Amino acid sequence: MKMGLGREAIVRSALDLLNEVGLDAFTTRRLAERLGVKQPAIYWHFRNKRDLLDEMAAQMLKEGVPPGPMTPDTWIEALKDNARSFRDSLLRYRDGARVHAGTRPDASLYASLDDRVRAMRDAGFSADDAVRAMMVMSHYVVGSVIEEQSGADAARVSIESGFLPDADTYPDLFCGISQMHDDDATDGFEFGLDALARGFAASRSV
Amino acid sequence: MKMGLGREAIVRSALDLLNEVGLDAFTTRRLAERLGVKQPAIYWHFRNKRDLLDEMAAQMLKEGVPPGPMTPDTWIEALKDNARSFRDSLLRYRDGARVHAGTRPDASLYASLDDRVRAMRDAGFSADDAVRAMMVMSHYVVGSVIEEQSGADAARVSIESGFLPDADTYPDLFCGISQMHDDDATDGFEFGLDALARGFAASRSV
DNA sequence: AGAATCTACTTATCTATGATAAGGTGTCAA
DNA sequence: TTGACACCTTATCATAGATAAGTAGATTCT
Repeated sequence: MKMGLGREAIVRSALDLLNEVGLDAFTTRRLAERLGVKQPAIYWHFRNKRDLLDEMAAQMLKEGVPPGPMTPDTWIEALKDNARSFRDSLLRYRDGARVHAGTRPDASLYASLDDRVRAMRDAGFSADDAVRAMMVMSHYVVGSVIEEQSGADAARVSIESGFLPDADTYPDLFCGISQMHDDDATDGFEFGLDALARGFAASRSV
Repeated sequence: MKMGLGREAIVRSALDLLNEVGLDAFTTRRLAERLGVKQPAIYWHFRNKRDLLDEMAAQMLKEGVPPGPMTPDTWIEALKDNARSFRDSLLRYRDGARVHAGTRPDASLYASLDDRVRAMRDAGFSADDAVRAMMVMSHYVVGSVIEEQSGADAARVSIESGFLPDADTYPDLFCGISQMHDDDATDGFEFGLDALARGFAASRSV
């Protein structure tokens, strides 16, 4: 029996290719070459490139740490952990956030979402606030990773290129940026995560 | 004297075209046609398409409401207003956030950034926390608008397509999403903005 | 005035890319 | 044996960004 490639094998190979060349150089031809196959073969398994990218994005999330249970008294740490593992999933692949951002929401997300909404309701949130809070988290993660992966991070660019803002012209900005270290992205992310979590907690008690 | 197109005229026309066709259909040929000119003419004024897109992104921000002054006692509202006007700038053009996300940070941003860092330091923040807070805000805005403009918003998709999660299977999620109304994006954005601002204020007093 | 020069284009062309059509080759069921 | 289906190939499009080389008109130099 001669098995074909199979969608999963293609997706796995595609994610490896993505990591090697990045999204802009990620072409169906390069993928086909890596699979030992001609380019149109891809189109037997996937309707178009978007279809393939969608599956890649889904796979990225599947590979990540599955979200732990959220209980009424641990909701705050669970919410943060969830954001962290989402971020890790996107960071694990080059341009992961850009790939993810192009996808439409999948119905498979509903299951775990529902549990978390319930936990937050039990913790005192209204249903729509709970949904909103998780959407806000998701947006923050996507924004952070997109900017981090595109190298658009002002502080990062400044540090890496040695192009710090002039200390005399912009003393405060210089001071703030120069205090940051090499791998500041995670610290910056955690800073925002703390703020969001604290803010959510406060909005509940008001 | 026969004036050429000029970069600004091209950028203005390009932004109009962007609004009409979206980023994916935004091609140098269509832009040239609209300008009454042949395609390679664009390349006399811009090194490549990225160069043009960078200028378009910069223009988007220039057109927006300029950020008001931030004082030590108004920092919290000023921070929020700044995020709002940033968001409005990105929303004003189709795929504005995606266009913006591809750009590198510009040194011209330093000036207004420095003022805001100072105001936040005066309000009790450390310099790096001030810088971080503004970066977090920026990431949140970009993430929110990217998802909003790409139509990836779970609630939005659910509402628009009438494809609500099953009320029996996912009661809490259903309840949360169904309470949202048509133009919920702004409300959701404000919800996150409040949380961030409150969280920043709390991190200062700790 | 006339030649050189520069600006701002045009024409022609290249190389990639996503995508489709049509055809081939094996495997398996009836 | 024959038909059907899965899976892939060959050939081919249309469209994209980009570059090279040429050209008309204005400007400047001599």
